[in-house]
Amino acid sequence: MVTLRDVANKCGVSISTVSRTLSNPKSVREDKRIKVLQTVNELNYQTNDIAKSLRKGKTNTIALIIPNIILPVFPVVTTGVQAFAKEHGFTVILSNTDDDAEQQKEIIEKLRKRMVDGFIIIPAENSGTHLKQLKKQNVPIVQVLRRMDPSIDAVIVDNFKGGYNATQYLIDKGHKEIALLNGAKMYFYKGRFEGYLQALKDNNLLINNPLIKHDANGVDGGYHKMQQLLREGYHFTAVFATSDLCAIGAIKAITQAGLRVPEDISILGFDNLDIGSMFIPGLTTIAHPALEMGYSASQRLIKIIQEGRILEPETIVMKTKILERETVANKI
Amino acid sequence: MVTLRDVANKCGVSISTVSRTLSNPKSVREDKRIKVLQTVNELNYQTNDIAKSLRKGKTNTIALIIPNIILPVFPVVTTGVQAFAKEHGFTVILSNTDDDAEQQKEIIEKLRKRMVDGFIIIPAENSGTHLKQLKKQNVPIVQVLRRMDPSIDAVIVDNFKGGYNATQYLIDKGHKEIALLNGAKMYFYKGRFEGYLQALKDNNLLINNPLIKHDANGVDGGYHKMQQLLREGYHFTAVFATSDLCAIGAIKAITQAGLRVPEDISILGFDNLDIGSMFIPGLTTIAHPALEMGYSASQRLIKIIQEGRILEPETIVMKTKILERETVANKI
DNA sequence: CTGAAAGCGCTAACAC
DNA sequence: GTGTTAGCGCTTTCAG
Repeated sequence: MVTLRDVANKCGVSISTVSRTLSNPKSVREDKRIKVLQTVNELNYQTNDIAKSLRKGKTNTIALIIPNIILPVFPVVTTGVQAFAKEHGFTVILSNTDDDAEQQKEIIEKLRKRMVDGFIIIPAENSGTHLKQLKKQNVPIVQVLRRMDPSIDAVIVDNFKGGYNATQYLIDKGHKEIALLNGAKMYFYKGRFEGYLQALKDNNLLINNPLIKHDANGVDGGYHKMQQLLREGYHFTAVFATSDLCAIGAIKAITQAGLRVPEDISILGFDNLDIGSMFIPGLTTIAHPALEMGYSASQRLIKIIQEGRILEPETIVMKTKILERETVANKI
Repeated sequence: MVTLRDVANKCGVSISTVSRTLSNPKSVREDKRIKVLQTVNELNYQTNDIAKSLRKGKTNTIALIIPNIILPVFPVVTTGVQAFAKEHGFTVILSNTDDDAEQQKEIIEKLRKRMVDGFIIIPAENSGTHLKQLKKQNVPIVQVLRRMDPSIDAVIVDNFKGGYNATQYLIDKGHKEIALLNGAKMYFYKGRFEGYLQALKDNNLLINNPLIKHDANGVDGGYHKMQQLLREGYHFTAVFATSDLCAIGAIKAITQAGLRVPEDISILGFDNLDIGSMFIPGLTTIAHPALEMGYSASQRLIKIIQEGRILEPETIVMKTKILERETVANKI
């Protein structure tokens, strides 16, 4: 490995002159500067960022902690995070927790030892207390997608409003009996569910419990809960699925039962995953600005790191919007 | 930040004693060991891995370089890589190149400065020469999914055989006119294409050029090329799409044209992405062991790193297999 | 402008 | 067993 010393020796100058040439060229006399730069090229000198990090006390690295990398929302958030980080010279280390608080804790500790400058995290369920500890130690940290601890910066979406608007949209299309397929009892599903309830109430529609199914997680969950709904035989003309994956499972169950989407049953998803547009019919959904959320979280974190002090925690709430495709029929 | 020195001072021992207690406890007398360990806890001392890396000359970090993180194959490979790395105490840094050789080069240089111990790479197209340079500098590196340089370790799949078996499978089901929807002119698509040609030849079937469409990339590519095929009106009963995404686009075009899969046209994909199983009908496909490939690449790289010397380059070729679902009809 | 020197936090000889 | 010491490669005072 070529070091500053090697360059210095070869040029007959001191290490500090080489260092200066690289970090602040104007502070070095021209003839030396040229010679140094030339030697740097000749020897193909590359900075050792580990040494630099040790010396400077910062690594220009941020950690992005996500539940897993297979579920399609997370790579989108990741892309957003990386985009901003890259523009500002930060490297991002990605790790996944399998949505397990214990693993999350281990990962965070490991990365702290590696001296990452800050964390962006999609917190595992029930990992609130551990996050609070980090915050106490003044570790820069931003939550994204899920806000487990309101006293820590966060970039989220108004799930309640999203659920409310989704339901209102179905109602506006003339649907009166709207089933709900909700994900596991998690932070954001809860908000979407409550939005659904409120919209029904505000429109003086009956809340029909048999039409509400929880724990419809992912494609499989949506599929099975939809089958159950169909088997039970209560009447409904539309389904609000609180995730796109769930919606896709529901469509599968409906199609297999010999019914048509949207002619017999309308489906509305949530998330706007890429795959929603790959289906026939294209999935109508509530678009979640996952890319922007990642970008924005990255922006916020890097700001905190660069200010070098604790800022007043801030929650950025992004807007959802309805993306109309072909799975919702107009009943009016 | 709490350092070894802080612990040492508080215990009244030397820094080295604390260091030893942590790395090789038996080499320290019991009373001191206990006291040190207790103080470590009390002060919540955490190793500074940056300092350790600088001193030891290795970071226990590997870089995984992929074209992008949104396309569903890559997260699967990533999961495999992380699994093995984690078991062996390595952290993985993930970066994407957008399949651009220039970006790839930049990223690699940046990560080398960070002193990663090695690279696993899904090389961008035409990035062969740069890889060779790395190899020359004795940087541990393993290619996965794509082998741009045969002189560097690689974990790949026999794409030729995969394409051959795919086509043979359709022939065995009684199909004689088999269209091909091939991805961009990339390394692995080429192999799949050649396998297709060879299988037709070996079965004395006509190679009908109008039925062969290249550049059918991703869902959109598959969709448009399929539309074109349908418009042109040549007869065929089956389509071999060289990627699942392409197959999904093709199904969309077929369905929109009022035809049925598989009754009117059979479809066979390649990759076995999760989303293939979400559709109705479920996509029959050539399963690509992406998870295992990632795992195996990680294993190989870490072996190279730990041996600390250059091993004879080795190419591990994994097997594909046919995953029968519902998009291929039996014509016999 | 430039060089010498201290030191980031750690490990690993080397003496005792 | 244990402490002292010399660095890993870099940046950054501090003198000159």
